[in-house]
Formats: sequence, structure tokens, C-alpha cells
Amino acid sequence: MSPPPITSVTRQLSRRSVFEALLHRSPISRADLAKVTSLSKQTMSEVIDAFEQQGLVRPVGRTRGNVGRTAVLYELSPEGGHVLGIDLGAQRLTVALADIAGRVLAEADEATDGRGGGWALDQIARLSDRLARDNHTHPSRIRSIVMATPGVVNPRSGAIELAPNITGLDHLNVVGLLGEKLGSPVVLENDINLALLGEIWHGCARNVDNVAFLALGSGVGLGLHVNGRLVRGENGAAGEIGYLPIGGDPLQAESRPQGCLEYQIGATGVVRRYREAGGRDVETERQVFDRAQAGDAVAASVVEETARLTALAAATVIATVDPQLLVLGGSVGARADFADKVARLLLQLSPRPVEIRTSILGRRAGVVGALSVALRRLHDEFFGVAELAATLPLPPPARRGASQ
Amino acid sequence: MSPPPITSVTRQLSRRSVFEALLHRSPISRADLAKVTSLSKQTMSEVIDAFEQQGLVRPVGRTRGNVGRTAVLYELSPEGGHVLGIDLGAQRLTVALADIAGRVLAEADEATDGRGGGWALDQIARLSDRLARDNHTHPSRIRSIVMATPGVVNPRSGAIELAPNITGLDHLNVVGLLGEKLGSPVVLENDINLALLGEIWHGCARNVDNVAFLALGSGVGLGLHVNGRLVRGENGAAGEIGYLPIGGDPLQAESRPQGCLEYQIGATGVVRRYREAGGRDVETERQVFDRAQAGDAVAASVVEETARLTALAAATVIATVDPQLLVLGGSVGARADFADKVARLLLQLSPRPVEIRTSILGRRAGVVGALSVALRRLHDEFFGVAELAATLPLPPPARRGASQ
DNA sequence: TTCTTTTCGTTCGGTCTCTTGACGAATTAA
DNA sequence: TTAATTCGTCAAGAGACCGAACGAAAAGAA
Repeated sequence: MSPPPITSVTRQLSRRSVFEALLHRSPISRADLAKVTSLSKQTMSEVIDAFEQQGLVRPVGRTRGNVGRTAVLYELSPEGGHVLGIDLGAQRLTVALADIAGRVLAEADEATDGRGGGWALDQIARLSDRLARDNHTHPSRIRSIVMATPGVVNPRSGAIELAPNITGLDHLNVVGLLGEKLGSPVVLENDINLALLGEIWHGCARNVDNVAFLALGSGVGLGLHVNGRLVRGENGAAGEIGYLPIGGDPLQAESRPQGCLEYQIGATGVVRRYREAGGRDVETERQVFDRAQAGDAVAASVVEETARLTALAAATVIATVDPQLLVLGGSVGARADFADKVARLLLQLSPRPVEIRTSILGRRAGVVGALSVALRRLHDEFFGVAELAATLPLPPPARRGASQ
Repeated sequence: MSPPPITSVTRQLSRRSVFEALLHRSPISRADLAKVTSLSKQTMSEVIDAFEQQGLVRPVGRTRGNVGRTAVLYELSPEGGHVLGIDLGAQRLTVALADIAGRVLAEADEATDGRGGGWALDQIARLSDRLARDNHTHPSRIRSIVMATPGVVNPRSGAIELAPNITGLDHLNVVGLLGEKLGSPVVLENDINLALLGEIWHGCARNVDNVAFLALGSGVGLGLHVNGRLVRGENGAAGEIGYLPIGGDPLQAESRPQGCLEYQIGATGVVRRYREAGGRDVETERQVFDRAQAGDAVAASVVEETARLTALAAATVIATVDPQLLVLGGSVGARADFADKVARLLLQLSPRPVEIRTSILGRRAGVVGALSVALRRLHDEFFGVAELAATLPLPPPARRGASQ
């Protein structure tokens, strides 16, 4: 429940590998843990004793059926710590709760409070509290919270810099306010990035290291996962492919605020193009897609052009970062018919074929990704090793006249 | 000279941090090392004794002028190990030698043996051997070799998959053959990636974490450095921006083999466009750029268009990965007049301005980057800690019906 | 039912590494 | 020549690891 006391680096490394083994192979006995981690039985008993005393681990029965003495089996206890994932969308607010072992305990969602700003934050606090209590978890037991939000999140300050879809959120200190309301540290991350991480953890991109996630819905966005990490960009603006110079003249004044590509294939762009081509009586991009499927020729050509531009964007991403897998997501991108069109066009555009899948988590992707990051942070808080800097920094160039 | 014997993890961590301090602050006394690393004087003496016995470290005089007893100063000894960097270009072959402290001891270059293949490898071996002997280093002391090569290097096998510019290289087992000739393990890496790392280590991007390197010369290519690591891509094909759908119809048959963008702004593309516009008597893209500067209006418009397409490619990269710094390199890209044009155009294309610099290492960038990787590998061989995996892997989704 | 075999988990002794404190050695400042 | 200061070693003790030995507990065989 509280982070394990740090003693020596050696012991911390042992704890860490015991925890890792518990994560992936519980329930498991101390004897097996010792084999898996190649620590001695002695050390193992010490570590497990400490874990049990902290409430991180609990015994669950004994082995049966094997020759020899039975062994006590242990698993990670739900009391060990909880994490909360939040997806704050323009339409829907989703919240999910998981324990330290990554078991998803509960999810809940509501329509987002349309008044935005502080009201939305209050709503989040209410919903989170209810979720915790319904699962017999005191909210104070939650040790790590991650929230998905549309717009750009500054990777250094963690603040929202541009949230076009939710009113009055970009001038609030969301991290501070929400942290206070919920009583635990809150971290924000872009919703598309988290949807990508969701698909990597529980979705269609499980265990793939090198993934691009192209989201097409009300807007267009990209998430990149490379070398096992998210690509955030210096300002958190990586993946803002609405600004790609595709689908029109990037210098044209009308399209500059949203970006050239978004102007064409964002929801309002699709509707606008349908109207310009003579289509009538539409409000949402969804109607255009539905009509195309129902045989409306004008709608079909708008959809075709949307798919063409999406394929160009995908080809751009593929040429730039060479992913192993391209995931199509978002309310439009995940439509099977649309994804097929894009895949077909892409075959002609890209020198080497790339596997394409559609999101299987759909609207849940963001909240699942938020959980995965919250979980990572909790694990790092408990079992991180400070000394574990990646690589040694190289020395700077020799100063002129320095000693040989 | 040989890797330090591994004993306990704790001791390896101590050695590692002592070495890091030596890298950045030598010459330095044991007393100061103890302060910097926050190890005890006792431990420090033990570690330094061991280092000295291995030949990794040597005493260089004593402190002077301070109150109290003088201290023995130590520095990393050049005998501690050497690394070799190689840049195999279509025109020139460059080789450089450095010691374990990152001091560049010597460089040499020659015109590449035009017969390619095995001849080029022999030439590399000859030049490397000479470089080592001229610096009183027996070639067997070299413990790590990295070579820059044009084309795509498979990140898993380390083999060259596509080397259009050097004949007969893509069907050779370069890693194996060269490793045998030189007597040390050889690692290959794409030349643009290494030029980028060169600029990050010794060039215009020193200590910047988030860098895009756009190279324009005979071809066009991109290197990306994100989260402190190179972006290689699943097949080593990240940065192959010749295939970006910019500057023409990407489906057009004529441009498909090299890629749409490369067809326009690669060297042959520039020359072709100049001829198509009525220009005469040119062989190389360099002449076109020189004539533009000399006042040739046709050449100027070709250059202008080249700059425009380059700026579009840059805007694409910026929207996708949001780098802190964009470096322009390659024989064309590094020209100040050309870089200025690109920077001006980019201001109008990109929603947020990004700093632009031109390569300052020029042709040396590749070999310097090769040295930096070779050095990193040597350091990791000596002072890596296996237990230091980045983060704990998350558990997979719960199987249906698994124990609660 | 009893004995044998196998495995679990604890106890004990020994090793490695790190730290602290004490102390002699070496140097500057008074 | 003495005092102050810093360096570097020595010795003692603590934390963490491992392997060996051993009792405990279960399954299987007689």
C-alpha cells in the first residue's frame, strides 16, 4: 500500500525482479519464484515476507498433486495499490479502475458535462469516487492517476496547451486541481497517444513495439510508438498531422488554422466537401459515410477522396518512421469499409507493404491506455531503480589545448 | 584492455559511475571522485586500483597549490581500449580512430575503390590498419567498430539490404567479412543516421535530444533522434523520405522506383528538371545550384522549386514528430543560401517555428557518428549492467475465467 | 500402515561490498 | 617549528547474497 522502504540497490533489484515474476506468473510458490528469478530460496523468503507485511502479496492456497511437500502459493493482492484511468472526451467521460497487478476492476462512463472547465473536473471527481467506493476501495488507496485529454499536452509541464474540443479547459491547472480533488498525483496525456498505448496493452497491437496509430474521427491525429516508447515531440505536438501539407495548398489562408489535411478530412471538412458537391441535409460526417454505404454517389466520392487523403497521410508516416503495424482508429478510421479502402490505396503508395489493423478497443482505447500508463508509473514508484540510467553519456568534444 | 571481470551488480554499478565521472572530469583525484560519485574513499581506492591494474586508468601528476596533502590525479588511459569509425560513401572512404575516453586520435580518407564489393572491403581493412599502426595502436586493441553505409540496414540482422550507390555490396556478408579482416566485431548503420549522431555528439546539435536531420545531396534522406535514441524503423527504413508523396503524383510509374520526392529533388531530379526547363550543359546538381547563384534564371527557378519541396518535406516531418531542432545536411542541404530559402518557406508552412541549423561537420559527420556509436558500444561492453532493463513489462490482459 | 522419495522452507556459516571512524602521511599557512 | 587541512589506508561492522544442511510435509511404493 505504501511504497516499499528503500534500503540497498541490491535489495531493490531483487524486489523488482520478484515483483515482475509475480506480475506474470502468479499464483506462484516461493520455490518457483526462486528458480525464475535465480535468487536463493533464502532471499526469496525474506522478500516475500516483506511484501506480505506491506500488503502487496497474499497467500492463496497451496500446490497440489505433485510429489513432495506442498508449497504455499502467492499472488499480488488487490490491496497492494490501485490506479485510475480517465478519458475525458468532448462527448463522453470514461473512468476505469485497476489494481497493481493490472486487473481491470471496473469501468464507468457518462456524457461529458457540456459546460466544460470546472464542471467537467467536478464530474470526473464524482464519477471516480463512485467507482472506487463501488469496488470497496477507499479513494485514498489510489496511488496513480492518468487522464487522456484531447489537444496538446506539454511534455515538460504536463499542462494542457491546446484543447479545442472542451471549453474552458486550457486555462485551468488541471493537474493541480484534479490532483487535489482526487487526492493522488495526476498525469495528463494526449488522448490519441493513450488510445495507441491501449491498443498495445490490450488491443490489436499487443506486444508490437513499432506502431503508428492513425485516428480519424472528428479530427485527425497520429500516435507513434517507437523503440518501446511514445513519441511526444518537443512540445507534445508530435502526431499533429492535421497540419500535413496534403490535400490542398498549405499556404491557403482558409485552411491554415486547423491545418491543411484536417481541413479536408476532419469531420467538418467531410461535411463541407459533401455540401460543396451538392449534398444536402447533413450535419455530421457519420451521415455522409452512411449515405455512401447506402448508395449515394456524391457521398461515395467524398468518402473515396477522404480515403485517398488518409492513405497519403499513412504513406507519409510509413516512409518517415517505418512502423511494423499501422492501426486505424477513431469513429471513422475504425470502420471496416473505410479501412479496406485505405489499405487498398496504400498498397500502391508505399514501397513495402505494412500490416494494417483496425482498433478493437474503440472508445475504450483511451481509458485502457490511461490505465496502462498509470500502472507503469505505480510500478516505477514502487520498484524503480534510480541508478538505472539508460546509457552512459558520451564525453563532450575535447577542448582545444586540453591535456592530451 | 579487456572487459573488467564482472563480480557483483553492486560493484559493477560502482565501477560504472566511477568511469562516468572519469569520462567527464578527468584528471581527477580519488578524493574528488568519491565526492562526485558519493561512494566512500575506501571503495574508490579499490575501484581505481582495479582500473589501474587493467590499464584503464593511469596516474598523471598530483594536485598543487591547495592546503593539505596533495592528491594523485588520474585519467583514462588511451591503452584502455580503442574504437574505429568508418564511413563508406560512394565517393569517399573515411576512417577515424578514438580511444575509450572519446579522444579522436586520427582520421584518414581516400577515394572509394570504384570496383566496389570485396575491393572496397579490402580498402577499408588496409586504411584501418594503417591508421592504427600510425598511432602506435596494434589493430587487435580495437574493440568496437561501426561503419556508416548508404542504404537500408536491417536492424535485426545488421545486414545491408539496399545499397544503391555502391556496387556489389548488398550481396556480401559485410559484417562477417569485415569483422574477420579487422579482428573485431563490426556493426553497420545507415549513413544518415550516423551523420545525425555525429552532429549530436560533436556538431551543431550537441546535447539536443529531439532532432530531425534532413540530408539532401545525391539523394534525399532523413534521420530521426527521439527520446534519446535513433528511430530505425521495423525494417531499418525509417527516414526513407524519398518516398513521400510530395512534388508529383505518387502513382506515376516513372517516379515509383526511387520515390516521388526523390524523383524531384534528388540530384538526378534536379538536373532533369533543369534540362526540361531548357537548361543545357549540366552534369551535376551542383552546377545547377552554382548557376542559380551566378544569376541563371532557369536554374534559380529550379532551385526555388527544390527549396519549396524540401520545405514541404520538412513541414511533414515537423508535424509528425515535433523535433526541437531541424538540421539540414548533405552537399545541397548544408549550403547556407539553400538552407535560408527552406527556413523562410517553412515559417509559412509550419504552425510553430522550429529552430533550423545547418550541419557543421559536413562530410565528417558520418565518421564522427560512427565513432560515437562504437564508443557507446565499448562503454556498454565494459560497464553495462544487464539488470538495468528499462521498465517493467506490463502483465497481459487477464485470460477469461482466470482466478480473480 | 510404514517406509522411501521428493520437494519445500528455514537455519547457519561464509563471502562480497559498502560505509564509518580513526589515524598516519603530506602539504600549506602562520 | 607548529597548526590546520586534506589525502589515503586500516579496521570494524552492517546489509545482502549464496550454498549446504536439515527438518517438515506430501506422494508413492511395499
